[in-house]
Amino acid sequence: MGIQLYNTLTRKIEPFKPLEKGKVKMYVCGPTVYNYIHIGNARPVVVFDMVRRYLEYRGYEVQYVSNFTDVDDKIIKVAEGMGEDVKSLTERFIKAFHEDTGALGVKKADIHPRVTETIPEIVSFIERLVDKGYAYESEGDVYFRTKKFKDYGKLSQQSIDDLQLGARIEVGEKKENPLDFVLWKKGKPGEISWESPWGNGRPGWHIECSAMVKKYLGDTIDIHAGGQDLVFPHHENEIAQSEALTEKKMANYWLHNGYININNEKMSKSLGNFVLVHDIIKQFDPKVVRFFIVNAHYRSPINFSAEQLTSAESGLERINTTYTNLQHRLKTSADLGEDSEAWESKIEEHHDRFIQEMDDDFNSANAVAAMFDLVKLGNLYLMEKHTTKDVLSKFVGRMENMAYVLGMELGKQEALLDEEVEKLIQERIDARKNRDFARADAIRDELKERNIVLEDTPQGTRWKRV
RNA sequence: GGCGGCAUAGCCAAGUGGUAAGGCACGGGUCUGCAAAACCCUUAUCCCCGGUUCGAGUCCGGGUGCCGCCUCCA
Repeated sequence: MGIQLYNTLTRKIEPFKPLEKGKVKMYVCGPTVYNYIHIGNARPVVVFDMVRRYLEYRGYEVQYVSNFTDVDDKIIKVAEGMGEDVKSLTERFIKAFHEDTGALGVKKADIHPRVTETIPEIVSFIERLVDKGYAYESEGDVYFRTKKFKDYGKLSQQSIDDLQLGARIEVGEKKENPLDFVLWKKGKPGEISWESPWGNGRPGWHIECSAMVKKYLGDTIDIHAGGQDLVFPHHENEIAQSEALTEKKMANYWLHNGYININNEKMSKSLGNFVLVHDIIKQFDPKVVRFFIVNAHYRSPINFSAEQLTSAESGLERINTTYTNLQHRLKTSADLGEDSEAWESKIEEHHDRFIQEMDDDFNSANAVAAMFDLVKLGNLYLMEKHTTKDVLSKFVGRMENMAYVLGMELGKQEALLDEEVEKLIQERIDARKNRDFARADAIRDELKERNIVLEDTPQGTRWKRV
């Protein structure tokens, strides 16, 4: 049936049809870099990384662009407070972003454009909007004339009149209309700024994405994604700017992920109830955090708590245990099983279901369920007296496929043990042969203290780190 | 005030109108020298009230509760 996805623009599930066969142009709004990212910021990064991986797994060539906002009010303020210049602050947190998201198994985008490296395109974008009458200069600022853009509100499904009622009017308003938003902001003395036809200043927030999308991906792209809180005003404004200029549809599909909540409230920088990825991965394996995120449907809100992560940790361990057991069996046992075809076709059924679930608006919650079903099947197979290399490899391969799409590496534990530990394990094997269980148990306890857990299987003793 | 979302077992979480996936936790059992892991069994009148239908968690109407956007926010 192919991939179906929920499009915020139409509020419907639609079949995915790329602009160009076999290719996908995708843009994800990235962070403003003045702090470490919190787990709520991490969600879209993880979730759309998964979307990208899945599209690639399904054979699409994906061009994936995600920006860094590396100049804005908050950055300037924070930099000032720290006595650091803007450039060095943003460099620091861009590096931290890559470290944190890398730990979460996120692949880098093909291009990570920055505002400060896109100024000429932004200025010319604004100039052309002014030329077309969609923007006006006012005391050194430039604003977008929302009233002139007839589709304003189409993404957030709001009428321009209702929006106006809700809009707050600031004192000393330089705008023609409260809904107008700033494209270019007049610089204050001493602040970072660039020259422009309207004097020194810097870009407003929304214009950067419009300019970057156009620069790197073109007038119309396939997928534009971000957090739900960006629907209005950010994405609405992007559409206004871009479509006013190009008179073409900016993106065919708009995808928005749900929030991560704490105590049922949105996690956000302004509420101050956030947990930094930087900190949480000191307590939990980053793969656990990834699994936790991927375990829910991307549009559902998820509540964050240590209990939930602990639960995810146990679930992931179940998957890993089966995976390592299958590999252990593959290495240590003979190639003697029967009914290979029957097992292999069952494995394929689970893989098919995985694909079907991911096709259905990236329903990773159900895809994970399919993976757990495969795990169960694997455990049943491991109970067979005789197994074949073919079936075992098939299990391992399919588990790896699924894990790749979800962005989790399986069973990646250091293969090496130091000599002393190796010796102890061997000594215990001998002790058990001699039925010296007291000694065997003592060794097992000792290794446990060193976080190495032993499991005796019919194919021999297996160890793992915990 | 406008727009939108959600309410499913102890916890988390899926669910195309046909009598409720999956995970975690709990209890019982099997296997094991003992464990661990695994396997088997047990655990839900799907917020309330109406309606449509042969049949509704799933559609419609009305409640109740919670949340989000409308201001920087993923």
